Amino acid sequence: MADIKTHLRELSVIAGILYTISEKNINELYQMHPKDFFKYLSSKISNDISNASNITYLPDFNNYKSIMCNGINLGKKIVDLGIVDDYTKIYWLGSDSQKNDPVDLKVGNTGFSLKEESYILENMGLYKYLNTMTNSKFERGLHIFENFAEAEYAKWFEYTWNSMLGWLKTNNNIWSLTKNDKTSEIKIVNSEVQFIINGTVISKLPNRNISVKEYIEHTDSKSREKVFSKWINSKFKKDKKYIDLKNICSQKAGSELCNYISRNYNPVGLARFLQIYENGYYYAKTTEKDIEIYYVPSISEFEKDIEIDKIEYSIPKSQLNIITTVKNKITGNSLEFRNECRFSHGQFNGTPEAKMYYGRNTDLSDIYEKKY
DNA sequence: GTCCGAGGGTAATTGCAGTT
DNA sequence: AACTGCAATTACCCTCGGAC
Repeated sequence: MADIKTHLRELSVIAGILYTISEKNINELYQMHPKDFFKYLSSKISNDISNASNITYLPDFNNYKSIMCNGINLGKKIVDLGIVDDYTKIYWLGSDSQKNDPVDLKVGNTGFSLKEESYILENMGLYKYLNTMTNSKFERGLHIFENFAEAEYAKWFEYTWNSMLGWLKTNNNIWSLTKNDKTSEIKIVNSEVQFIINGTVISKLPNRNISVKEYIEHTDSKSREKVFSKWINSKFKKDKKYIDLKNICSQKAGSELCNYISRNYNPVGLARFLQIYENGYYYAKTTEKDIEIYYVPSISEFEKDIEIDKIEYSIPKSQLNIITTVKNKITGNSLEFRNECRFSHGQFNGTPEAKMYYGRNTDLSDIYEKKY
């Protein structure tokens, strides 16, 4: 992610490695001007890191010391564990978000996937999850609600749309929200609903009950994300019936999805699902509390004593989660993974994703080799 | 604990105008 | 009607953390 904090943490890992192997005083790093820190790392890293240059806009590192500290400590730990055999080439790959593996950092031939507080393992599309578990050939764009709960999705949308029209009628036919100097507005002008960004009408819709299909036709991803979704977020997301209809939609989609999986079950992609790729790499997590480092085996090293126990769906409140339980046949331990089927850029905007997380009680040492 | 939005990068697809 | 080259838009992916 192109967030300053993530950049700083990932670069700090590299700085921690470099300072540890050259036995320099790590405290110097915190005192450096961000521009000098960036310049130093640019000279030591073998590929272009200009995507991380936003850290140079910081006046100093005073408010970011704990982030740097987490990264530096991880770098030091990586050196201390002696898992790297060649420090001459270092690559930062954190900005390359669509490559085929999760490696953010490569030191010599050793890859690292770096994490912070997040429990996310992969941000996958639903098509990828289904192909993994059923050997189907779904393609990008598979929409959990449109494909598995069409009628319920339509009702959820129509209630939301009509509620927005009702809300506007009792609020002088206008809604407006300004954040970071950007203004989103909705106006009703006679028979027209206008979606407006910074004073420009970017979508015009009919002032009547419309289907989700008509809604998509009359809008684009920007007006959906910045206008309608923002209205929902600011005015409507706690509406009980809205949540109920979403829950019903999730129930239907979850049940249909699990039916499909059980009819076509063939978990050809289990290793891939567990983030096991052609080459082994290290999964390294650094937080305020501790450091965790696991070796994730390559596909050829991967032991076949891992099996899928069950696939279920779960809807704690209204969001559909697919729960994949995996069992280690040797230890008898179960691991739980959850794919959150949800919109990522605003409600009713784009294709929902199937973001994959591991459970807080899931011990990764049942699938990976714990190094620290 | 759950929901889900913040933000931003790249790949893939679609749209379109002007040819063949 | 099929093609082509480019522009525009969407889809996907990466990740973290705030609100409740």
